[in-house]
Amino acid sequence: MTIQNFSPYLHTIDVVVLRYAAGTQPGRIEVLLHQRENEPYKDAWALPGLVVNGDIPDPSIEAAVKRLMASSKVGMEPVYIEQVGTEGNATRDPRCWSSTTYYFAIVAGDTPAGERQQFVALDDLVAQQRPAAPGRQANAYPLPFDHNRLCALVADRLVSKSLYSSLPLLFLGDTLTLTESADVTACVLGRPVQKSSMRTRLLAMVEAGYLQETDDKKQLGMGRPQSVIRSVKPGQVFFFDRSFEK
Amino acid sequence: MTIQNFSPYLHTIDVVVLRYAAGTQPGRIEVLLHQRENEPYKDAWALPGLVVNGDIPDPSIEAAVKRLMASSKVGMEPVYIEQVGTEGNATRDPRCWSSTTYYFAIVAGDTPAGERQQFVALDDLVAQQRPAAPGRQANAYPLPFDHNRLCALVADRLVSKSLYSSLPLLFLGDTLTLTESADVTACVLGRPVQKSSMRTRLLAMVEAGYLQETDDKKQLGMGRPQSVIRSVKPGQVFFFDRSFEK
DNA sequence: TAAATAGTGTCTATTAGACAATATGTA
DNA sequence: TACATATTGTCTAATAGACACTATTTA
Repeated sequence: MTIQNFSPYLHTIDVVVLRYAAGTQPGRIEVLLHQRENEPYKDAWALPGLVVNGDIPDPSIEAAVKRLMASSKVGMEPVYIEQVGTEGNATRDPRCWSSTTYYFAIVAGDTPAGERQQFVALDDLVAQQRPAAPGRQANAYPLPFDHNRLCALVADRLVSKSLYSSLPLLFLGDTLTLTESADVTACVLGRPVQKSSMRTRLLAMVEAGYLQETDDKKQLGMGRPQSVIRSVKPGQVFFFDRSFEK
Repeated sequence: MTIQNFSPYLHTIDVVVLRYAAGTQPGRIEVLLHQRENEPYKDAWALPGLVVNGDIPDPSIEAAVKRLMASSKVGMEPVYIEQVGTEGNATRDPRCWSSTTYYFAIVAGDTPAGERQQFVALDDLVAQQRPAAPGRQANAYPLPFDHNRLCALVADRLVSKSLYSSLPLLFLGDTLTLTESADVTACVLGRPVQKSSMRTRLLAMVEAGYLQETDDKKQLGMGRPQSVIRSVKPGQVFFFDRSFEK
């Protein structure tokens, strides 16, 4: 193969930044959208993304991801980030043949949205592609490019990995309680989770040195206060031998 | 964003085609290598790959993958194929900044190698990066680009997915036996697998309509013949609730 | 019949789910 | 004290691992 005839080709990265909104009833998973500043689709709400090694050089894709996370498009420190896949074809970008390598990221707690940013329910973004969580009415929210599809693929990965790992707990940050753990896991999986099942899992994580019980309590309104558990390895995912059932 | 200054950029795909060599003692997983016909690294043994939408136009990445599998570089019909990830940086290809989206594929039975092709033990290709399976002496086999690393990443995916799915059975093709199933799974996982555990899993797959028991027997030398089980959904992967232990 | 290999049955350990029972707060 | 919520305990079901036992073939 001789040196190529380099035809127009864009390689971009896009990131699906997820947070857990505990305040809504019931809680829900939300996605960070950014209002585009340039063409195409200027001023439309879309996933934050950028061109890899385009106008701005990047030593690697991972470096480009860090650049994106540090930019004003995101500007948040994720506790977790993972590459999900790459989609590429001639039609997804009106400019030219393009590929996107897309990631999902988790930010802890009630990280607020900034300038030209908003959080939207994940269920709404995948409404065309997937059924909503039980008890929720999903309102389709169309995005440019194939960004709805990317959200759906990320949602699939999030659910399947949450069946047999501690991934949902990352939404809670450095401290968590049994009730919060069961709630966020149920929210991610879209089905009830027994607190006794959750407790067994948390105990396994304490045993393995991922979590540590504390004497702190968290009191919300009436009732017995929740015992606070501290994460010893923030951002690290623990894998269980067994799945929650489907 | 205005129309880009398109700098030299290659997007390639590479595929790690795996087969199970039952004949060796013990059995082993092997990777298809192709002797390169063009620069860079002309005549070196490497993973089969091609440039996406380069000299030859491709409607999509998936179409490029089909083109690669149909080309003389591979020329085999896989029973399974899955995208694993994308690696990209300025240094992995001597020509220019490049990214590769890499796949793993499974071919059933003793598919033979063709012109400028050979199969090499997966353990040897990941020897630098990962320990060999127990009972095997791995001999490092260096490949150009970052192809050894890609093999290691595929090996990780293969093992982790094989813990809780029927993936290893795909190496066996349309028909299989309990003994073969336990053997190939043990080979993939690099640890013994009880036939009673395997039987429970095969029964679950019969129950779910993935497998069907037959009256055929398979006799090899001495001893009781093996009962032949037929795959009703070839290429489809069944997921179990529990993992094999590590 | 002896040897070799395949397949089955039994016991233990782990863990998810359901749900009852107990503990600890507030009003 | 009444109530709300959190936490713990008990029982069942499913399934992996270990390994003994039975079945079916060849020589």
